[in-house]
Amino acid sequence: MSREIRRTMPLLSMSIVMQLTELSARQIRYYEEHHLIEPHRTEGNRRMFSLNDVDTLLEVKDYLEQGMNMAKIKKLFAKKLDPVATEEPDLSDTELRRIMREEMRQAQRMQKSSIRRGDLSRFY
Amino acid sequence: MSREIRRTMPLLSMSIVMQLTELSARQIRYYEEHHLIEPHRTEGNRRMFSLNDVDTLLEVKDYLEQGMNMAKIKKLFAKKLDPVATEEPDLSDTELRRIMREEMRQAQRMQKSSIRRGDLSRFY
DNA sequence: TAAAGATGTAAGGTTTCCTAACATCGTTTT
DNA sequence: AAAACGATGTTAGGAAACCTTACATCTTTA
Repeated sequence: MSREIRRTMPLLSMSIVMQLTELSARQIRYYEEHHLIEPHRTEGNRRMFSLNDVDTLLEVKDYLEQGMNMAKIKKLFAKKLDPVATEEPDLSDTELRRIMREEMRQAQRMQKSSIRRGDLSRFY
Repeated sequence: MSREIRRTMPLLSMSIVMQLTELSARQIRYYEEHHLIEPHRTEGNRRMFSLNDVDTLLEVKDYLEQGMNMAKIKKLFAKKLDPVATEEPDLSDTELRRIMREEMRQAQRMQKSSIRRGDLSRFY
């Protein structure tokens, strides 16, 4: 079983993801609506989340707590997945540098709170 | 978050544990009845399994497929947890050697089938 | 052949999750 | 300032997943 499969395996139900991320069901569904995650569905249409999804949700949460909005977060994520194709002509250089700064600050805060990316990564 | 906590964290619902182990709900509950696992319960009384639990279930499955019965499996597990306190006077030496042999064979088969202890251990 | 062991199945009830809609409340935009 | 927007809360009605209990079945053991 490859690491990739392990990370993307839909193992987790809504309730535990809520606990792990300290997000409400409403929030999680809203982020899905914006395609930040795309959880698997059971035959009965229930969401099943992967460890990757939890990771992403924790990132989204962090960004939102920094005052970033969905639109920017989406762009940030697009950039991650394909940094070339996303040469945003509508993002000024100063804007970009601001985002980078925020990412840095975010990376620092990673040391502190209860459940964080660093910990979860040890699951897979 | 320690490795121990990660392994014992109740993350998994009945349905995924069924998939991961290829056991029926009936079987899983039966093994719990015999105290081979003791899954956590949610407020609403639903079972939540840890990765340790899945590990144990896969072991139980293996032993049963080898023709061992619950009673012997229980003893085997007791021995694991406390090898001293379980000096079984009612287990003959030949019996013991047979069990050991089975454990060895079981350990070999670990290389083969679809989802196995070796793989799962990489989750935590 | 009866008892015991392991599992299947069915019934009835509860919990968890689903979508859809509307409410709220702070922040932009006009 | 009023309207629009963005993010989240809340509620309602319904469906899926899970629970326990009890009985059925089939195999192995006594």
